[in-house]
Amino acid sequence: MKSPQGDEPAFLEGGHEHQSCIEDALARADAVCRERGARLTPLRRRVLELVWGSHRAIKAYDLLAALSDGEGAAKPPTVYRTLEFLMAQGLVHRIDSLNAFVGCPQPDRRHSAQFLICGGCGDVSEMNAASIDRAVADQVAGSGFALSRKIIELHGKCPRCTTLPQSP
Amino acid sequence: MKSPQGDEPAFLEGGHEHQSCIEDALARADAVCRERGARLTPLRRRVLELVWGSHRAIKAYDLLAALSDGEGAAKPPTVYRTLEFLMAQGLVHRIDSLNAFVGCPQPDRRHSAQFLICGGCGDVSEMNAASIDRAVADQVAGSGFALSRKIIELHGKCPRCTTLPQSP
DNA sequence: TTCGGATATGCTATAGTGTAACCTGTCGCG
DNA sequence: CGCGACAGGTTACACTATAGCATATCCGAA
Repeated sequence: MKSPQGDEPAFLEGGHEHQSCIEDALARADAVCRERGARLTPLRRRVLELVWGSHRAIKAYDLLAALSDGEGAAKPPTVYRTLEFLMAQGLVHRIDSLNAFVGCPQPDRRHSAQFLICGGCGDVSEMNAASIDRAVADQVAGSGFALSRKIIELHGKCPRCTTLPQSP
Repeated sequence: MKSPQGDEPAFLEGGHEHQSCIEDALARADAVCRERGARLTPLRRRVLELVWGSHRAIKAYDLLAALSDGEGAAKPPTVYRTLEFLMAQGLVHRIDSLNAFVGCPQPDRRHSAQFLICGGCGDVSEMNAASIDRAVADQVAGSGFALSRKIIELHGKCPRCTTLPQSP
């Protein structure tokens, strides 16, 4: 199991064969969309592929630039609309604290995720920790607040970047 | 105790005397800055007052507009620099999912907050739930990730807005 | 098969958010 | 008084996002 699937943070080995992450993600996306009758068009598939180009969160305008290679320049609404679709299908998540987007490793499963964001390498790792969900739900329950969306973004250094410190 | 001080969500009564929230916040800011040798200049004090104008998060450009009443128009860097200072002193927090800023009710105390953001009235309430902190720390600890900043923003409806539903 | 609606993409223009770089003024201290 | 540090002003620009309308494509129903 190479791609992050479990409830654990799932950090990646340094030299993992990333091509298979991309392929797996696209295969899951195909399956999910087929099942739901959603149309994973070539553009949407291409954008998803670009998002999965790394485990870092990618910015909308970087996607825009990547789509505009060669001649025809893509325009912002194209990218934002495509991302909107991908988010609606749970194929990508938005990282609000970065204004950027990251692929979801388990689009088939309902979940509210927590993100570990490394300030060193930029990698974003998705957790689905029931214990955190529970703590939040318990805490909020008493106040009568009706929760609809949980944003949990945890910044720090991943194990690899902690071991290899960069600049003093 | 009118202003939210405890670890509980601390929702506000409908008709609370908000002027005292503002005055209390400014008094706390004075005290905190005096103690630290930080300079709470008239501009900074004014911006903090505007942030505390409501319990909603306020946008940088709304502050800008509020500062520019009359004639002399303030410029973006003025506002952003001032907010930077206020955040460094823990007097305001940034709500990343809103690109907006909210006053901190307890700037004197080290804490990592969780925010309850009501989609109805827009009010933002700060919690400091040790149980959530603990759940996050426990979950992250096992992975070797070194945490530096926790962003927890919980969207939903506050009790008042749940009781009085708006548009169907 | 053809029509018609829904969906997807393209385009222009503009709104909204944030920062770099440089300059001036002010405060407090030696 | 003069210096250094800090606060605030100004211009210009970079980055992020959406409104609103036009065109194209898909797909099911008549």
